[in-house]
Amino acid sequence: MSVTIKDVARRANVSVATVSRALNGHQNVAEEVRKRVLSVADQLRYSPHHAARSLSSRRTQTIGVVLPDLYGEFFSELMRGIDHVARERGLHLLVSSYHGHPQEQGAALRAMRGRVDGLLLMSPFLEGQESLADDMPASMPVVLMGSPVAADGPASIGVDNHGGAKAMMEHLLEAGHRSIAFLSGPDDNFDARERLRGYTDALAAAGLEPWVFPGDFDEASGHRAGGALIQAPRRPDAVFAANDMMALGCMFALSQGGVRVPDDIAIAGFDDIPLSRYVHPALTTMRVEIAELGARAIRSLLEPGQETAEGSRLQELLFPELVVRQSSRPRTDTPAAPSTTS
Amino acid sequence: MSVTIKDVARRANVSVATVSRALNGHQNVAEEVRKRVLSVADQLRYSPHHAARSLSSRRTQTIGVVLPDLYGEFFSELMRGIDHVARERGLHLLVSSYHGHPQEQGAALRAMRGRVDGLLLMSPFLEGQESLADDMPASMPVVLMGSPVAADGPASIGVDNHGGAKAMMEHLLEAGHRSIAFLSGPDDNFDARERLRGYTDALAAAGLEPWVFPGDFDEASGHRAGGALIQAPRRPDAVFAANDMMALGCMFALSQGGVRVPDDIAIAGFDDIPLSRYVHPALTTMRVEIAELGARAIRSLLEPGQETAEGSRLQELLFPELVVRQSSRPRTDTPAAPSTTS
DNA sequence: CTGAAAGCGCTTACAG
DNA sequence: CTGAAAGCGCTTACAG
Repeated sequence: MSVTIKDVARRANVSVATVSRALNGHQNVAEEVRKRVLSVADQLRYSPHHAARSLSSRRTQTIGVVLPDLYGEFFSELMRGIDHVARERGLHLLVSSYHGHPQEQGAALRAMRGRVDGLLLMSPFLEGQESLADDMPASMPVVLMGSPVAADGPASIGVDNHGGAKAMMEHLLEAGHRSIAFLSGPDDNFDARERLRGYTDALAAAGLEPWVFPGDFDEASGHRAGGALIQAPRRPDAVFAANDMMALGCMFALSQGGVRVPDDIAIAGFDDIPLSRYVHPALTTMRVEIAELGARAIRSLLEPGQETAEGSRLQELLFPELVVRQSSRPRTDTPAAPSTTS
Repeated sequence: MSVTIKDVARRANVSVATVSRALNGHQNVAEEVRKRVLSVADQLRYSPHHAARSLSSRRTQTIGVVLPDLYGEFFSELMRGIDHVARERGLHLLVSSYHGHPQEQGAALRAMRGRVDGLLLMSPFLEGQESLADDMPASMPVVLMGSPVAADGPASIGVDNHGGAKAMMEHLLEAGHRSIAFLSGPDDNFDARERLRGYTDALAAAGLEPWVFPGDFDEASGHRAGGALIQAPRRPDAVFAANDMMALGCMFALSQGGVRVPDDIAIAGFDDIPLSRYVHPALTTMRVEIAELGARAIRSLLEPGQETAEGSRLQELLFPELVVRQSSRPRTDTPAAPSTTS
């Protein structure tokens, strides 16, 4: 079998307690003994057994990350931010996705008991948030990311989706657009609802009528909405999609249908995923620092005093930034001649 | 504190052994007792302590995934494939990236001891593969992904990069291109070397001269190469980049410099990341089923008999598929009139 | 500074 | 079918 602390102790002629202390950098070990233990451990290629260590020390050196999904640019960016900080602190990451099924979230959370020291959870569903507390391992520090929060709930860090959507609407209105359609996200999704609210609030302030197409955040639904727009008897001046993926899908459908962006219809998204910079025309969007969201979440989880105890329920908010690209050039542009490129 | 197996035992009026058996679905528990235990466990919201369970059972229900990085479309896709299978089997994923630093790979591997039942490792470096065995936790099943393999090394699953690059070259040659430049990947990277080898082999077979630009797989290096091409006294007919990100960067630089793709220069990449379908013009590439690579790797790790023992060292190979898009339209196309779209 | 021993929360032969 | 007990590999008061 594998080499254990006993093997090291025997070989170094000390007790396992001393080996443990030496390896963990405790001060009360004679310098000479420490060196001997370390060298023996090295020779034997000893590596402490994690489960044993965490069972007795009650610490796992691991942070659990529970997400709706692992797939796509958004989660990839989020993980990058979390991973960066985890690595700095020498922590491991146990990731678990519940694949968009809110029902499986509880199981994922419960499975974290005894595996992690703290939990990062993204739970963007509007329904079923009450039961969340029940599934949370007892007395486990937790920070919510981009999730609806109760006043007495856990610490939380999110994006100002409402303010961001309003800022985008102001940009579109300033560019002279009056008829602005919105591609909404999933009904049950918190971010989606907040963005929709920003849209309707801005329109109401301008005395204009909302015009909403249903969507579910993925490219295909944006593509469908684009197809519907092409068929529609009248067309909007601009389309604001609740996220970039839908904006891209919509833009794709429009260009396939011979509708020019931004000359015929301006398009804007939300998130600023890497793709948005590359498409043609480049997409105007609200930049969300997704990696930063993850980094801030894990840092605040690790902060001292950040226990599940009541009291200092901090709720941070990240403010997205307007990024104007070609897809929303003002209408006053010289109309383009028919393009000869495909 | 948290509720333990003892609490359940006491409340259900049985021994902890019986609770353990009931919870683990062993057959030798009276039906009535089983029901009682399960119901008590449920009432108490009991969830087994993972470290304790794995210390005594010697199983962790967790697979370790050690990657060069967590960031970007490639790893996101890979994780998706792995996660899908893991979830099917009720396994957790402990992910660890060594951030492109081969030196840190050893530490990442050693830290897996006692945390995982098996290991998925991507180690695309040509140097330092010998020491890999030393860092591997003793008698731990492991499957290598996209890594150079020794004949007596662990099981491995990879992509036929050499064959894929040759296939792409044949496509470009058939399209009538004679002067074909190559944007290479990092010198120390196994995939990059294999693709380069496919390029040079195909050229040699056609009696043509190689023309290689250095790169490191990221978009910026492709952009630099594109800039160099624009300045060059003569230009190639086509550019074959060792991966899509570089191809995209190159294409971007060319279009900024007024060089038309594919009319002036054809471009091709490798990987078929999602972005490649969206850019303008869409990128010709070799499709690698990245998620499938991950899925196959974890499945083969989980296969019975897949121990570290010698013998059945299976080495699977995935064959990439040629995807021809606009960026490599044959030269015989009607030359496009100057475009009026930006 | 060091060691013997208890204990972390489970699982699993071993008896019955 | 069930229980008492050993044991998994560590850490950490408690003595000395």
